[in-house]
Amino acid sequence: MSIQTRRERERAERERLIVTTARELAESEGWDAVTTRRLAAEIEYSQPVLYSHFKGKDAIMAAVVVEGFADMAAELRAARTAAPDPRQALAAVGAAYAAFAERRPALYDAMFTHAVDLPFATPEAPPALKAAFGELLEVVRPLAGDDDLPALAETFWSGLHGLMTLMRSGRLRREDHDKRLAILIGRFSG
Amino acid sequence: MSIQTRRERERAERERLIVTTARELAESEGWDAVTTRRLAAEIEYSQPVLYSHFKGKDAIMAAVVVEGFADMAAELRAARTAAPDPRQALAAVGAAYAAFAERRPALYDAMFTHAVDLPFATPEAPPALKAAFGELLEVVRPLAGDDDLPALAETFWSGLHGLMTLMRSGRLRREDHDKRLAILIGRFSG
DNA sequence: CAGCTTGGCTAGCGGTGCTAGAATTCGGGT
DNA sequence: ACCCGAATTCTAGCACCGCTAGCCAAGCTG
Repeated sequence: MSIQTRRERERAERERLIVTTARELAESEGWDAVTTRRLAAEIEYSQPVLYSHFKGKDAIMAAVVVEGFADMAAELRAARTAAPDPRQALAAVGAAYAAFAERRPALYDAMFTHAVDLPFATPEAPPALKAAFGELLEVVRPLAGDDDLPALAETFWSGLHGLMTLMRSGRLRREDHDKRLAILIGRFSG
Repeated sequence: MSIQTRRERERAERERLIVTTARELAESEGWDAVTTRRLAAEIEYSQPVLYSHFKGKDAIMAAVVVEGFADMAAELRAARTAAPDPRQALAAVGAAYAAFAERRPALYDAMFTHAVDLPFATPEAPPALKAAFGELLEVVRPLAGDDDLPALAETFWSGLHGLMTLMRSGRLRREDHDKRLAILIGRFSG
């Protein structure tokens, strides 16, 4: 019994090691550097060990993504609750979202651009995902007017996401970022 | 002289064959299917021939992307010029943009998601890119108010791009698409 | 028609995600 | 204390990727 639980604990620790190592490697050298060979070397096990924990590389990325959503949800929540009124809350959340994407680009890409096999806009979505989206819902709620609340939150989110991905991939001039963010927030503050 | 020109013409034709084959293959089976081996087989030449025309696979994708921007620019222009007033023009261009992304997802991804080595928001950008962005500029011009025109066009574009990528990657519920598009256009019509 | 130049091809390099089967470790029974 | 069986890890390899060196043949030039 005790041996069994110890083994399970060690397995769980190793699984966490895989996920955090994958995230750190991606954040420091980009997802291209996260190969199964490289990841195996970093955790000091052989490749097949990864497959005893995860179905494949995509499943490892999915685990990293869930971690990322938990972090993002916390940061958005902090920004929202610290703001004195709904309009400033919207601006604060928008800025926090942009800062997150800028500070952790590899993580952001895994969360929002790479194909990752996770349920998103469904009841089966992981709690961390729902928490992050919940923050967006709450921040637009006081400003919704006649608009459908989920659709409005999704649209605001899309605006932020578009700004960040297009800028980060070189499609938008960096120097106008603040101007664009202000325009977006202004259009959703009315 | 004549032999020289015939050879150049044949070379140019083969280059076009490579680009259109790459595009068709991507549109029918996705970019994952566009490998240099597969593409070489489709055009009925050996792999190294591709490298006598393009520096690498990325350069082939870049050529496809330029084609895509020309198509998109034409469609956006048609939508804009057919509309009777600025507000309806904005809605028409937004709908045309969304339709393009839905109808040609692989092409859209190459244009806006994949990393391609092309100058975008600079004077050196290919004319087709400038034409497409120019349509967005013109359609928001009458509605700009005090906002900076390029920044406003970029922000509207970001909204459309975010809507399409997040929906197509399964992050947004498909059934609310029209609602979200209406909200976005509404927020930029005022 | 011979020689040379141009151009496409075969074959191969180092890398990828993933897996079958050998080898090793380790707990449990005698 | 020892050895056996089961669980787990590792070695080695598959099929594929983008890309390239070097051979070989076709075709123009004198």
